Amino acid sequence: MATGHTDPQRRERILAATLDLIADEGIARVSHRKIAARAGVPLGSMTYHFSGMDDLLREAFGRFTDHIVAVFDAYLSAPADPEQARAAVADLVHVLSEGSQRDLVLTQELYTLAARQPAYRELTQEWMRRSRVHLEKHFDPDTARQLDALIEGLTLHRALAQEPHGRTLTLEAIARITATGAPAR
Amino acid sequence: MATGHTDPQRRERILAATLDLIADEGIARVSHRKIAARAGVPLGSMTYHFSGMDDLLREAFGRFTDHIVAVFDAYLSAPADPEQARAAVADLVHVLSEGSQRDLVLTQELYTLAARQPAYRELTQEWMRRSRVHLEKHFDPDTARQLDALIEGLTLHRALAQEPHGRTLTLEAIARITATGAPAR
DNA sequence: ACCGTGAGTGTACGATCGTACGCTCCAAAG
DNA sequence: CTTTGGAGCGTACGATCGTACACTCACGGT
Repeated sequence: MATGHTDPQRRERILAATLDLIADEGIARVSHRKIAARAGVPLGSMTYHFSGMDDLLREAFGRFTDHIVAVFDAYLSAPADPEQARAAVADLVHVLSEGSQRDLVLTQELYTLAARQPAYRELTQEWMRRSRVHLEKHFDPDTARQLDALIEGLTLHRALAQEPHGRTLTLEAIARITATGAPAR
Repeated sequence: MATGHTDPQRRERILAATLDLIADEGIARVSHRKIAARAGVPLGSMTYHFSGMDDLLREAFGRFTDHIVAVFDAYLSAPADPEQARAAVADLVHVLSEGSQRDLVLTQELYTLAARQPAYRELTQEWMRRSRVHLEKHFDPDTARQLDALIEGLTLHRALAQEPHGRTLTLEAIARITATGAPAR
């Protein structure tokens, strides 16, 4: 018994392939077979490692939020004062809205799931909570909340707009929202 | 020939059933058969009225944007001055984020499609354009753009948040974004 | 050297899907 | 009344799907 025979990389490869496939084709077109082909694993591995499609999707989006939260952390933990924080937020908005189509698409797929199923809503709530913690290092809680929503809206509108707005407008919006919100320092 | 035999209500019922089904189960689970059952039409009507699934979805979301743009119009065309406009925007955010789950879910499904396919992006762009036209009646173009993004973010975060923020915070955010943007009056 | 065990796989089954297409049948033309 | 064309429908086909499950086989214990 206990043959050290297992391969933990299999699981990870399957999860990565799942996210890649969703980014390329959308949740509507995912299937165990396509994921297996992409990950280079036999079909039987799907039901062996995951109890079903729902289980697989939940875990895959868990990995995705880990990744996207890490991006937020990377941008929002560095700044040392409110002014640097504003610049970092602007960077974040522009990276998210014009960087890889992958993250943008996956974010929308996640929001769509979250709008309907509480299990996924918890993932987005954790994400929102984490980003607000960072923002509250430089702004009061109410301002942080408003700024968090603004980031969301600016990112989405920039990503979908025919002529995306420039960095100047992003910075102006951030400055306005945070104008009266960082008095204590 | 030219038997006035056609029934235009069939098409509409199919489109309405399509949106209902998407709101209930998500695009991933729609099928011609389920839509037909919901609309009370035979399966054959699906391929008769629409050239395929893609065609059907595109037209259905066209109807949806017509509806949601009408909601925007209803709220944003009434106000007579910037102060009333701010209140109307706050109303809009709260109606969209706590009203029918249906509109929220369909909006997210549409954004997900728009993030990947240009055909759907045109729908969201038209919607964004229309709402900005209304906002520009009371605020300068840059402010209108920022406010439009803020509406998006506030609505989504309020809809997904564990403890949605109150109207006071909504109004404060709107006031901040529009504070310096409505000088001409 | 032999077995037991459990990780990992190949395959097959029943369900469901999108779509094509031949058919019905009503209304207008003659 | 007979003809006829097109609107609309029922059905069947091939593809694809999720999942269950019997199986293989390398390894650790004896």
